[in-house]
Amino acid sequence: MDADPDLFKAIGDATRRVILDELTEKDGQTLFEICGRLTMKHGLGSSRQAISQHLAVLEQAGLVHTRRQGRYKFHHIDTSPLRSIVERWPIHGEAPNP
Amino acid sequence: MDADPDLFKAIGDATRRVILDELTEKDGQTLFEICGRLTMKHGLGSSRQAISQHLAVLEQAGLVHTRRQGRYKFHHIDTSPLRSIVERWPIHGEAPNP
DNA sequence: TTGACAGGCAAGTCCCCACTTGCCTATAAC
DNA sequence: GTTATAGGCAAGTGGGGACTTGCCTGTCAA
Repeated sequence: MDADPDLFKAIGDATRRVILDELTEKDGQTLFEICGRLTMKHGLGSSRQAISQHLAVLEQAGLVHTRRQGRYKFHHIDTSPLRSIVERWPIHGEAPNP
Repeated sequence: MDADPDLFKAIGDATRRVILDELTEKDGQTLFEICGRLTMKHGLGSSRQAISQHLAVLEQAGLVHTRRQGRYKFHHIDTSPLRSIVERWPIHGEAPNP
């Protein structure tokens, strides 16, 4: 029906959006690091497995890329898939040039 | 938790995205007009009530504005709420200037 | 005024998805 | 080797949302 449903599904969840906020503020965090931050700063008592599943959805949507290193797995944000949204439905009066 | 969950909920559904596509192609359609187009061009056999509920969600998200005229109700798309998405998670290397 | 047309409202059903629970694998420190 | 740490896998559960069904309101033409 349409191009990438995974993208919209990914940003459709509030917890995943907060995860993207976290990775925007500090890129390349591990799973436990993200868990800790969500609990501390945002007060959401999500379990580790919940966050792990969220990250899997974000990765499938191409919004997060992972990099393994030893027993750590670092998560990097990639916002480029979001471009397809504003390309699909052009925003009237876009991009105030700097 | 975050600003406007209604926006993400609105674009989270595939049928609603097709409705936005329809209104992008031809703005100011009525409910029955949209129903007909979705059935013809996209082959989705959604009922009138279903589309009506979808339009309500889109309107609540600010993506669609309505204008009554007699017994008709015209639906107009407004993509400006989408701007908050790319502002929240800036896209690296944005806006290729024309 | 009667009928057709455009749309609204509300209750009910069904299914997807977020989250949990429990256990397992692998890397690193001791 | 043993223990702790970082993460993965799979089945089960519960709630929200998409969709239906049925009926009602308002507008226009005959």
